[in-house]
Amino acid sequence: MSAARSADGTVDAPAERRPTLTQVAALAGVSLKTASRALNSEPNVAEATGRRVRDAADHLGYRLNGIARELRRGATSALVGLISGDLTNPFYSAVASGIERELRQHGLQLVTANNDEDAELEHALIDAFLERRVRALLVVPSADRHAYLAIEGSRGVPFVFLDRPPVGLDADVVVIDNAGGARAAAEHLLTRGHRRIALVADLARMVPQRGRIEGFQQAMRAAGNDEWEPFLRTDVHDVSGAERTVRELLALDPAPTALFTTNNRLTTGALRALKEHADPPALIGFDDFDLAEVIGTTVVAHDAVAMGREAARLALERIGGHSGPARSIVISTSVIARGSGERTPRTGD
Amino acid sequence: MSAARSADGTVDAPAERRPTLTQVAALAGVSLKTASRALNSEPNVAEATGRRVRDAADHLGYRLNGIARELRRGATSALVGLISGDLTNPFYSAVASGIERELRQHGLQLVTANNDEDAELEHALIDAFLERRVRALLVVPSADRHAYLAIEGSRGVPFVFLDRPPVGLDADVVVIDNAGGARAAAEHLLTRGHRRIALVADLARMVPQRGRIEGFQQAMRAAGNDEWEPFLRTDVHDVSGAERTVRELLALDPAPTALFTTNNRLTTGALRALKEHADPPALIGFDDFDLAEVIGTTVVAHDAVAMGREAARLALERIGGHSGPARSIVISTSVIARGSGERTPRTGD
DNA sequence: ACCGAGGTCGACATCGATGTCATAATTGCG
DNA sequence: CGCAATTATGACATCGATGTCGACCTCGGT
Repeated sequence: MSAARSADGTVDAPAERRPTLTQVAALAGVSLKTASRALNSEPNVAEATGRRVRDAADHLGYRLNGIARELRRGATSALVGLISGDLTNPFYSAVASGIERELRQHGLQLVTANNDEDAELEHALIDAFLERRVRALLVVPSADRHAYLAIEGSRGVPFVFLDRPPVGLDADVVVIDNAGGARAAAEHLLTRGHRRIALVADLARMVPQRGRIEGFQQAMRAAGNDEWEPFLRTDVHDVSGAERTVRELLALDPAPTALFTTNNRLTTGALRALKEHADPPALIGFDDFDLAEVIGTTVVAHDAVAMGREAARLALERIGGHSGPARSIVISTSVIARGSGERTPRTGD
Repeated sequence: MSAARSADGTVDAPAERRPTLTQVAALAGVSLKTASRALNSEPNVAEATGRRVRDAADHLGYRLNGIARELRRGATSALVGLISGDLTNPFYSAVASGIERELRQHGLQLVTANNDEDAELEHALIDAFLERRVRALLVVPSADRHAYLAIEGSRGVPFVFLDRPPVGLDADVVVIDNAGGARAAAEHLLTRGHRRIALVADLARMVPQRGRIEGFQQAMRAAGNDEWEPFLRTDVHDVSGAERTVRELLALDPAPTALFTTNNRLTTGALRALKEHADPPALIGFDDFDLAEVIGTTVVAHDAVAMGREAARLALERIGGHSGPARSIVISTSVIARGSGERTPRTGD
């Protein structure tokens, strides 16, 4: 009897091992090497032999063992790793999609993992990917330090950082023009006569958020405006937090006449808070989103797919052997006016 | 000189090979096996020896070769593959997220790839994953036939199909109660007095779409309604197509008084078409979305994260040795009323 | 001083493929 | 017909780790 019986009484699968090339060769009556040649369509295999080998392989349901092949061929896979925060965030998934499309054209396969914005998990995932010998590693970092990766980069695994620069490590990076985008948003509101502008930002320890906050501040300073200061709210991290924060802001007296939210999650929260507001403040959100046009939300848009594409290109160049100093690509932003950002303050405000 | 010059004139990276365990062992002055023991914290290694080995490893920047390890340990990785249509679609990314969370608790890593709804690419990706010896393969299929996978399933790589059942293969599957959800949507509209209800559906060849169309038809037949028939539109596949289709429907005379769109993409298109409509028809969309509450869109909701979770569980059980007939899990749906689905036809309509 | 137990460590085979090189069979051509 | 070139094939080493097994050393007990 060959079927084992496990503890819970169910019968285990036959645990039939997958056929190996040796078995295929045996069945076809040829040597291991000849079978290998036939299945890889290498030259110098007689037609009849090739057919016998392929028949044997089909018969056994043989499938090449990619792990063994990779080991023999040089211990480097056709995989490129991406570690990011959370693929359910459309920003990350757009980036991933840009990366994947670019890689596919070069025969590389993207492998993704979420770090859930957790530094420790990020470290573990980077380790796991490096042990799997990915060809390159793209990271939207959450961790605070990456110096421990210095020796890796020098050993031929290219790193590219997206959205947030690495800390303590000199590597290729693709970022958004955060300060510029925020400045443009602030100016957009200032131009329309707003003075009391609220800023709702995510975790201030994250570099992109800092850039957006600083860009906003610069524009305000340049306009000689300091009325916004009581309306600064940072470290708001989720949709419901943003909703609550915006409600609180609007309950103040005097209330702000305009809002700037620094990412798509916060914008969603703000929209919830504004939903049934009779006289809503102006609103500009960083990050474009699918239904912004339908709702009429003015946003600071940027091309996340292009961001992924550029990051993939940097990685591909390094894979192709390019060495040289770390490069930095900045993705530009633009304000798309759709109504919410063009509301003016009530007369007298 | 060691730097090679490749064909296109760029200078190749130093191609410094990664250190192997043998080199670490040599540097530490111990045998290969002892180094292996030390780095895997196996018992029976003298403390001093262990430290010497670890120091040597750090010094060289050694990292274990996971490919070699996997080959030795049994040629099966800790990877589970997911092949789906397009991760930028929030439905797929929610599913992926549910899968990933469940797998992580069991030390498995999800690897995703998009098939771009292309059958040939799907086949190629399945092959690639199987060659990499994934532990299980989850598929949101686009292809028409999967009989060629029968021999695989019998060999110990569990398959789980999501959203769409496999064709010609008996495997575990997790699907949404498409017909039930569509029936509920139709009844929701019928109850509010609508007679001329338009159905805007995606590619009718896809099983979930067929289920939604049929569920809708059933409800209509049960109500003795045939006025909807001139307003049936299928094979609308993208946002702009949906927008155009809905505009055309509303230009008819008589026009439909309600719309049912069978997925999130089509709902987005419909919302664009309805954006500045003075007297919009009622609307229910299949699939919930982030801003539905803000916009006030009634939807047929289902738990996509749970769908991923259940699929992962089925796969984990098979990995754990469970054998037995293919199972099928149905994810239930519910209508969430938010306004757009409760609009009644104009009096006299 | 002897013996057995247990702790340390290393030599060697092994996982499943591919690369190198040698050899046998066949062909080409003067 | 004979010799070189080419084609077809196989034996064996190899990629980088882990598993098996046996050798040696150190103790403690008698």
